[in-house]
Amino acid sequence: MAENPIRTTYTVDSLLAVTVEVFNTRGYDGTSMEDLSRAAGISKSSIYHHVRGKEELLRLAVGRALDSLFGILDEPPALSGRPVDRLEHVVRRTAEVLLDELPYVTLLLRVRGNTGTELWALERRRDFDHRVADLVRAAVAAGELKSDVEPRLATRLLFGMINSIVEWYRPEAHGVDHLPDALVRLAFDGLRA
Amino acid sequence: MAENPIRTTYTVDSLLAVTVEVFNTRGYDGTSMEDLSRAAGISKSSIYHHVRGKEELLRLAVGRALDSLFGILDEPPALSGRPVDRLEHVVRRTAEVLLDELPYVTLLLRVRGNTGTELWALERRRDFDHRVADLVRAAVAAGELKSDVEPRLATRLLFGMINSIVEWYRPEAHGVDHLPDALVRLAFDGLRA
DNA sequence: GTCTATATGTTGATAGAC
DNA sequence: GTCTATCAACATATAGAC
Repeated sequence: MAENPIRTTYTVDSLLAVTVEVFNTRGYDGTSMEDLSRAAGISKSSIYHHVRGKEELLRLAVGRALDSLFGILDEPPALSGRPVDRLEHVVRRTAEVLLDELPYVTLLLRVRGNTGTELWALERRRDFDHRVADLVRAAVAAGELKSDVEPRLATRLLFGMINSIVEWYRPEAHGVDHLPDALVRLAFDGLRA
Repeated sequence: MAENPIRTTYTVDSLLAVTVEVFNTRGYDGTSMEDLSRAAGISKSSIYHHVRGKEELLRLAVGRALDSLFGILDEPPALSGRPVDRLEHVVRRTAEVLLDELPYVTLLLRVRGNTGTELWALERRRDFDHRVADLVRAAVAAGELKSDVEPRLATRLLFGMINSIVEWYRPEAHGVDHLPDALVRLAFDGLRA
């Protein structure tokens, strides 16, 4: 995608930034090491100096996204208070982290699970979802959320809505600020007037 | 995925059914013609007798999904009545079609856009979304939906929620019947008690 | 930390027999 | 409508010089 013909030396992090853009544009499987070397402006074998191979680049990228997401669950407002308020915090912050780390989270959300790295990423994502589902369950039990939708289903649809942001959001075309708020309003209060 | 060692002769349709399962499991780019021939139980060159190549299989599969989705917009309840009721019909039916044509719609929703076929599929998806966004706009104008969320954004998040069903729904593990209803309730009235 | 050159395997697709 | 055999292109990864 974005070429980088000026830079002549890389760190793992700066190489990763270029890599993730290409992975998101062409798809992980659709990206060759040749594609990466062209986008980075260095040769293929120079890439192998920084990482063991293509799969390690994927692991580093999705690992970064996962660490950011799990960090949310340790933030004080996610740890105490009314379950519904803790849930609202997690939903808003998940949207914010998604926007802050857009390329990395985008890649994470497109992982399907053939290689070991992909299976590992899917499992960590499931862990995250389960921890949020527990929050939904607690809020339902406290009478703060509708009781006629299964917590597991509600959580899945909720994340479907949040995660879909990566499909269309482009930082250069949208104002960030109001999106997490609009999302929280829609999720908790619905479309209807 | 599912092997088919018994069948010895194929039509384009029956070959497509096998193909789509493999595409969804391994990803389109991650699937080789060798993978397809193994799953179908015939040789690679036999596949080329039915279709011109791998990309034609993708085109046939996503075309089927798109035709099913566009069919919804021509159903009578989508054509007349209060905008909010027309919208509710489209939302419920989209979920139903998604479940009925799960593998084909799943593949459609994973298309990202490198080849010509993928770009064509993305454009038709955008058309569909725009037609639903028009419905949302009409319902907002009629005072039937909240006015504080942009119609375009609301449509995107709404489809994010619907489309995410393909990420976790498995026909053998879930009861179909109540899912579209639960989805409509959540989308229109939100999570809050 | 970069490069060129190359090893080795896999890919999509075709030729032509049955 | 199926098959075996084969091709040219491209894949990931390595060797070793600078």
